Amino acid sequence: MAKSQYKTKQYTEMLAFMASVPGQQMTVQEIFEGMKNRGSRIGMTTVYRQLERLVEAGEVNRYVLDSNGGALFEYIDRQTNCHKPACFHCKCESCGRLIHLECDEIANLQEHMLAHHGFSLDPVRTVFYGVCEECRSKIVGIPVPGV
Amino acid sequence: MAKSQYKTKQYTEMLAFMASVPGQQMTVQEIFEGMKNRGSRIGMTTVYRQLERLVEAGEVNRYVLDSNGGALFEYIDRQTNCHKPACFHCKCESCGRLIHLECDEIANLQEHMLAHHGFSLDPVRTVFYGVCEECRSKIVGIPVPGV
DNA sequence: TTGCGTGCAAAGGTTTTGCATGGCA
DNA sequence: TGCCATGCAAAACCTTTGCACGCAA
Repeated sequence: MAKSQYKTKQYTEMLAFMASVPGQQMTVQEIFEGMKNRGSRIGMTTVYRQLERLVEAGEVNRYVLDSNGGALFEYIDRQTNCHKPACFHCKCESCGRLIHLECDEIANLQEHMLAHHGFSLDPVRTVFYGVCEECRSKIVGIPVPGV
Repeated sequence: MAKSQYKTKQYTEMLAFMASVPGQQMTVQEIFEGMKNRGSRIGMTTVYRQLERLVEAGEVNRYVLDSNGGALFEYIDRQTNCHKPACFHCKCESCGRLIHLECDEIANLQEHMLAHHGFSLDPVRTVFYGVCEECRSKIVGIPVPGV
């Protein structure tokens, strides 16, 4: 699993940058600029290539929410609160926010899927689509004719 | 919400084409070529624009699985077996297949999310990531050294 | 006739690839 | 020294937009 990889300055700085904002989803562009602002010189291509490795190594999650706008990447802190199986990622289709929820309920679903359908669900990579509480209250408040 | 829309030849043929392969996920490219093979003359741009309308009208589902490769579109047969809330869409991260599962278990999750987190889950749009039974047996069966 | 739909071409954006150079071990 | 990593530029993609023409109502 651990393929030989050099610990280059770019790799170190990038991992440090990602780890400094755990639980925050960023586009490649944002990572690129964020590192620049911290004084790290890195090329866009390298950001892509390092992200690929970090995702494969399980240190970073990749979310694809829209085909345009690009993917989102998020550092996973294995030791603290994220990456736990009890972590939901919910995307509100109304306001577009990506929300973290923590709840053990998903374990039930996970067990059920495995036992009854043989499907090993990975909650960390799954994004649940729907409408968040805030938006729902807005929508409910106004009786929409159609939809 | 029902905006005036002309019933053009392209609209009619496209809806007919999509409806002829219910439950099948296709890229824009595949729809474009599929229609061409059936003798429908349609432009790529029109495919995009009609898809946009069909998705908004709830006749077609849109899935974004990877940022490259493009989105997938699928006709929803409201009267028969699909689009039911009990329909799971599972993406196997090993073989890449998109699998349909039907199960009422998701209703439990839906209720829980709404009651405890105020999040109105839309199972039809949600894609569950994980590993399918077939791939799991391969992985478990053979102790892979690397990878 | 009115106004939306169509389709070509061009632009916009993200992601990948080729290749010479640079850096880690 | 050997080999991988880097980064620039260019290519490859998917998707959207502008605009003149065509077609439905």
